[in-house]
Amino acid sequence: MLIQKNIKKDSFMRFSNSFIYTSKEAPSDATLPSHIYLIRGGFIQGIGAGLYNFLPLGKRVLEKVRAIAKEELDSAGCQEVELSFVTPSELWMESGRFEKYGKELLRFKDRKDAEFVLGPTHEEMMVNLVRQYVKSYKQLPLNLYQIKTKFRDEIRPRFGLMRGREFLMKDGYSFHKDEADMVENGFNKMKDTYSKIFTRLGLDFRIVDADSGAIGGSGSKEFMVLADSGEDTIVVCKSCDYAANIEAAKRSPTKAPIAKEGEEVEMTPGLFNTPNISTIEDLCKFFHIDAYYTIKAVAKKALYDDGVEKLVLFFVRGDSDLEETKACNSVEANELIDISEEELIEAGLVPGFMGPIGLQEDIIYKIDSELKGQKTLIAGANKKDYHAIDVQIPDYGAFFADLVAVSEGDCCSSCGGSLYHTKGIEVGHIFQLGTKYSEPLKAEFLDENGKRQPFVMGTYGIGISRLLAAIIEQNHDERGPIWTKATAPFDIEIIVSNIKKDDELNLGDKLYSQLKELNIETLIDDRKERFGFKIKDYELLGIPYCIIVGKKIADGLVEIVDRRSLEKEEISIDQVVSRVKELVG
RNA sequence: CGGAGUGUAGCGCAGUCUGGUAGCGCACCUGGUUUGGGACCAGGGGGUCGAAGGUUCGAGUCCUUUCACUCCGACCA
Repeated sequence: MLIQKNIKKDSFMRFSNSFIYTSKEAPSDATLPSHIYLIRGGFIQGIGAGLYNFLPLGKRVLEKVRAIAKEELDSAGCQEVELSFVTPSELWMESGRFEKYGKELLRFKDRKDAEFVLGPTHEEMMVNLVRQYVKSYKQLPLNLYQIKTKFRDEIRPRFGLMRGREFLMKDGYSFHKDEADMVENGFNKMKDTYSKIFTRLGLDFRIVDADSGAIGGSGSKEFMVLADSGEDTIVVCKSCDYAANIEAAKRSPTKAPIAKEGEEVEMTPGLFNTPNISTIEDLCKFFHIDAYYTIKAVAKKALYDDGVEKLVLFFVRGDSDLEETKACNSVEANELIDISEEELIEAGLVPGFMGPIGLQEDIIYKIDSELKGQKTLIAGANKKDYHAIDVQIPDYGAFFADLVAVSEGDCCSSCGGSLYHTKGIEVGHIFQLGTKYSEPLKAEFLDENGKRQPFVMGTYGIGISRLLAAIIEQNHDERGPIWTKATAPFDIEIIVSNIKKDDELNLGDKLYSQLKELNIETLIDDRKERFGFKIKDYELLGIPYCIIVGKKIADGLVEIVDRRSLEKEEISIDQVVSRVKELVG
């Protein structure tokens, strides 16, 4: 009762007694505009590595994003649930991810010594929930989601809300009787729904082919907000609509450099003495040959469950780069790490002179698919100071895999057009999961023939809190963020230039009440500050529009500022409200 | 995980080398002036100097240990 008494109905929207604190100075570690402005504008407060408090302004934006996601998901037939954040580790052991997920999974014990994890994603919990209630194909399809805090103990949290350890994520899971239904009523439906969500949020985004990562599964697409500061590299085709995360990008194989007339590359098979020639660059100079005709060796240590480590070798064409995620997937490792020269020597390998031919039998290796059946290549001879000439790669065998990183200027595998790189922020990811979790967790139903079948699943995520950062990365200027209409903490702000002038304060208050009547979310800056101070703050809050009630009142005018263009429009007092209605829409 | 660095008032920092009563700017409080692009004057409050131990008459400063945080990298032999 006491608390209620103290809260005026409209108190929150009055700057003078709101919990909004802006700052002229940014935290010294912040480099990204989104990080700087979120802190300076008083949207969030950093509280530890990758941990943030959401203050009233930030919370309002977060709720807007959440509400839009919820509306679209609900209208697509999804149902919201909320699963326990602390999850018993048994479920994670059942799915096999207790080990696989690695150190990002925060584990701890309760007073009875029972082991738990903080949910980094909730496939296990959701499958567990559904398998207890859904027993028949008649109950399918089903699409459940939640919007809930997640915790991932990231190696290196950074960039504010972009890569936090604790963050708000929408995670959804769909259950189907078969693959076709999953693709149509799960995956594709979510693809459309996500597009609607990001469009409503006012974002410029691309849907790209993606790697499936630790979640596992087959087909997957990422929703990328295009921004220079994005952590992901996206490969985009200039000529067609092909777009992919570099971790999954494809290209058509590189072509041999055009030989000069009358010249053809010929090689005499055999070993060639190449003292101290251990890099591709040196090799090309030595033989006067293009890197296209060489094979590059990359050694890594692959980490598997239960601490198993294996040395692995990857071979790609000398003019190409290894894509680590692809390489990791090709050997089904949890992670690849660097390996020292000493370790290579210990394993009987010759750093600088490693090649695919004549390796010891116990070495695990993969060769890039583009090299399949290729001839006239130079590769390390697995012997110090020797290279093998005219190496021929067979066109059969299980040791081929797509390993190369697509570079700018490579050719599109769909249309042959030129590919280029751009940066993106991953804000959504949809997967065709199949039975990856339903099988180990024995989540089954009875089909039309009374036969037990595992659910065919899809899983879908949106980084809700990351979206705040993504919106700003795409929408800001040197003065602060520029929220999109759908995400701004308020529709409009009213600045009363000088509250000591009764006519200004009264008009501000009057407009404020009128806008409230119209359900337009309004913040009135009625603080005892000077005009310059308030307009700077307005720009730092990034609210789409601002009404300045100030000295033009004498001419019967106020001004409306457009945050994006920073243009001021003078308008007579009796027309303001209808004009605002138009603008805010 | 490897490398580098930083912990001093709510925030941003100086002081540490060369030990001797803890400082500056912003923010905050009081009073006054000012009021259309982050005002000014005067006065004021606020710190176990990340933690623990050691050296010393005396430690923010030197030594040891530890914790936390940040940045860069994790790429081809």
